[in-house]
Amino acid sequence: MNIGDAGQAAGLPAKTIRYYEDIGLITPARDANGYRDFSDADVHRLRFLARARALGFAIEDCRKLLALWADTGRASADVRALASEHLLQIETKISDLQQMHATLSHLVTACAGDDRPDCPILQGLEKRL
Amino acid sequence: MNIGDAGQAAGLPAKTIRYYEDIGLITPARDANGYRDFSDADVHRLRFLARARALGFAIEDCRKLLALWADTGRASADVRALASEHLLQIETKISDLQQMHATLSHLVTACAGDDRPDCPILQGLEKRL
DNA sequence: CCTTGACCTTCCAGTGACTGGAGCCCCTAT
DNA sequence: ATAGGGGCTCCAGTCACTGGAAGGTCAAGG
Repeated sequence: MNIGDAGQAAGLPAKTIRYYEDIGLITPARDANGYRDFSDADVHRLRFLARARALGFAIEDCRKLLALWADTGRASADVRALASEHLLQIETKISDLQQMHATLSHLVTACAGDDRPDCPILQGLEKRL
Repeated sequence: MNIGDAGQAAGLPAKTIRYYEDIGLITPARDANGYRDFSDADVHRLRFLARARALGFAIEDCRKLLALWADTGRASADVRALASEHLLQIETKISDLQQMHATLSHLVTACAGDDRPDCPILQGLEKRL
């Protein structure tokens, strides 16, 4: 299977797959003409990667998840630890964004948004928040 | 005022301020010895930048906000448009993260997290979400 | 006067995870 | 024979810093 089809099947652009090969996340076989040849297992691995990335796992975490996935003797605690840590980071990000949102939406609401120059948003940035 | 003190006053590392000068967000005077010399207005500007960045505005948006701030003839509608657009992006990010969080916390809850290899998290990544 | 240490300067390289593009090769269909 | 739609590699750029090297400057203490 060529890279285009593999990408189609996994939901990843070809460029991204080449990048994943570059950094050693996947090592597809090569045809005589130099084209990458993806097996079903390769595509399965790519789909795993696509899903892990979609859940926001960093590439290095994906590498660890792949290793755990391949290790049939793993302890599920190790997987859970990784995922829980990541969950905490997501929570932190969400609450940071919510804080930004609260402050900014407050300012936006206070701003008339007409052709006059008075602007509580600029004032908020100028003074304190 | 030297860069260290200006950074202290604005809540920005010296490295960041040098970077901001590099990209033309600020142009402090120079002492005879080559040291940057920050006026009160410079520090004010840096604080504005620090706050805009803390609200998640991209650097190019900060540049525009600074221009609007300096333009006493601005229309507050222009500021509000920028901020509203940014608010929408924040909302998108929050909801993406919440989606990730929902999926992942579901998987984490389902995972025993012991020394056995069965792991709903890996299964979730392997199959569909 | 000399040294020490904390500052300041510039410039270069690296981060994360791709993405775009140039320049080239290959395969299939007409 | 040619046109198109793949594929290949390699290089550069993104964003907003951040770290580090190599060196200049300044105030205080001995």
